[in-house]
Amino acid sequence: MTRTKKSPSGAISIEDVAQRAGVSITTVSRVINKIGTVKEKNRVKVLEVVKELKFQPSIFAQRLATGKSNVVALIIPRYEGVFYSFYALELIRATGNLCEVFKLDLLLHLTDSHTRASLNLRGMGGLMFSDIIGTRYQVEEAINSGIPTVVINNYVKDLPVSCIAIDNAGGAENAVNYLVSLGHKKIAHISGDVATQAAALRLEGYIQALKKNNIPVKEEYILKTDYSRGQARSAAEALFKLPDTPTAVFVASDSMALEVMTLSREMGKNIPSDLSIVGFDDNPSGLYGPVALTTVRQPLIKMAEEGVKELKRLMDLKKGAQPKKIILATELVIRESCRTL
Amino acid sequence: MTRTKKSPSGAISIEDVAQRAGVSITTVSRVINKIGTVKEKNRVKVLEVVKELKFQPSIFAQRLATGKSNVVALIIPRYEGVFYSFYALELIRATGNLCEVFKLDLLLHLTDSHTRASLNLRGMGGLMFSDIIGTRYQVEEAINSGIPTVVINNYVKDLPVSCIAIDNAGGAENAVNYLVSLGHKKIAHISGDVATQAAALRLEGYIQALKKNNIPVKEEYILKTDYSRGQARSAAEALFKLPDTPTAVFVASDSMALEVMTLSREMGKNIPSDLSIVGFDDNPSGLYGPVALTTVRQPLIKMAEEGVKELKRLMDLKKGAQPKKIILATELVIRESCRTL
DNA sequence: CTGAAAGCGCTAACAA
DNA sequence: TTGTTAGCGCTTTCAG
Repeated sequence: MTRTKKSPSGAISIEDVAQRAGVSITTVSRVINKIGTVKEKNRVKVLEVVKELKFQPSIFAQRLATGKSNVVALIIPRYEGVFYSFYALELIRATGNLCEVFKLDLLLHLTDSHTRASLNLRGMGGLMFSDIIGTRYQVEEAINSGIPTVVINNYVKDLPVSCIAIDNAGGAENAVNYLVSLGHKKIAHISGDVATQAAALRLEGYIQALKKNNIPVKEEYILKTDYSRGQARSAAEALFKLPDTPTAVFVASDSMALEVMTLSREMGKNIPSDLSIVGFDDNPSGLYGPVALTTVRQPLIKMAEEGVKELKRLMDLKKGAQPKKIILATELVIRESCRTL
Repeated sequence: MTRTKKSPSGAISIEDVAQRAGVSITTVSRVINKIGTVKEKNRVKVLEVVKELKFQPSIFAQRLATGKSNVVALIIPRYEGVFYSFYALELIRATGNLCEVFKLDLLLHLTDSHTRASLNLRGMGGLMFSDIIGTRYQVEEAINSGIPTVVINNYVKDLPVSCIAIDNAGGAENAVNYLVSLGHKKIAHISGDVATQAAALRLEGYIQALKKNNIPVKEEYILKTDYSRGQARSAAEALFKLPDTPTAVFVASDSMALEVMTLSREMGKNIPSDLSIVGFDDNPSGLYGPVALTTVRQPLIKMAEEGVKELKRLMDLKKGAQPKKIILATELVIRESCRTL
């Protein structure tokens, strides 16, 4: 038990293993990196010692030596509305799970999207931006740095970067079409923060669907919010005050839709007989409550997972590959909050 | 522009800076580490070059050299109930924010609390366990490894580790006392997953308060759940079926309390005239809805922040310090969901 | 199939 | 105040 060397980390090193196994550190390195050119007997011996000593190679030394890192940074803009709930947690959880599977280290980076600050990219093996509200500059920097980068929840047309987005416009269209198919013509829309691509596209989808169905688009039926429940409530109040009250409303998020339901109930209105509601998200909260919410399911988990997979692909590649641009389909989940007119 | 060396990382190194600034790498190192013993003129020059070359020191090399790491792992058990919502996100956000301030890298580790697997601690500068349901073994390992460790949301009496918890029992007592002060005697409790310390202590606090107020504790008034809305609903249904229906209920989480309110409403009962409800969390969702929820505010953000601060303290210390054990007070937030009997 | 040795980029004595 | 130099623990040629 004579540990002569006083390493700063104090931990077991590859040298300890080599010594104990009676081989060179090179051989140990080969074994832990699964390089086949090691005699079976040695391999077994090394593995034994590794287990015995509970040796875990220093990731820092590995990365210094290889110049590669398997740290994946998930960059989430610290915005009030969108990233304040179901969405963010779902994303983080899914990303975390898959990173675990791929043996990637997940670094969480909450960024103030207002400042045009540079990210410290050094040491990152891959970057995943969850949306790029106000972080476009950082995405550009990332691309230039050559670090594998993926953007999720935003379809980035004009930048050579992989992105995984959701068919927000399509989902919105489906929602509105469904309402139309039920006989509704007076359909309002409570939109999210149109600074986000998702909200903007949902609004666009709503308008498209109306047009395709030859229903005039009325300005007063479109209420813009910041995705918060508070503003959803105000929007719904405004809707109810309209001379020509809508019979249905498509709301850009479930949590806002829930708020609209609550307000309606407070005002003595019945859902769905007095007002049909479709949300967006498929937030489980929509399942509870007196009336289960009809909604557009967006594959958040799938999106995050595809993002990690694409990042992994990029990271494993030698040279930069063609970026992939993926749009994930949504699915209308019909429950109880809409009625046939 | 002759970059002879082909470094694996390809990035600007301290040597490039040194060369360009006409000083040794040591001097550059001193400058970036803010060691005062550098002539002002050189300091300025180096800083200039650093900016010009956009030099960012390799964290891996730094860590290899110093043996120190400023990576903080936040370990969250992947349990169904508790960590599926407001709580987890609030925690992650608060931790993320403070880590950003302290220049710590936040590594997110979702752990399957069922497996008794060892964490890969190598390379971690500090560990923060959010609760230790099923991860006790890993906490012990962490302590033995000598890596600064903090546990939050669990008061760990029997382990030499710093912990920041919340006064769950006290908060519960306050809630029940408040109900008693309003004249209630038939007070039920819908508890969370008593495998978690928080839920167990809230239940304990409930019982204590009853006893202190000379109110008999009735088994049928205590319903245990897994924190899910589904089970909250079942529990409330069971409560309503009781021959001697309670006039008030203290619910272990706001989201469950909200579900109880919803169910009550569905059954045509009015809150608070037919049933008084107190929740626990101060989840903003409780503010919306027809009746604002009276609740016990627990300082989640503060808890996370104190955790990071304590971790930082531990990490900055040379030798292991006395662990700190902190319990944070709760606060009863009286809103509209309780009535005087 | 194996090992010696040269780095990877940085920090920290130790000298100057 | 500065620079020289010896590592930190690992990977990776390049010879054996």
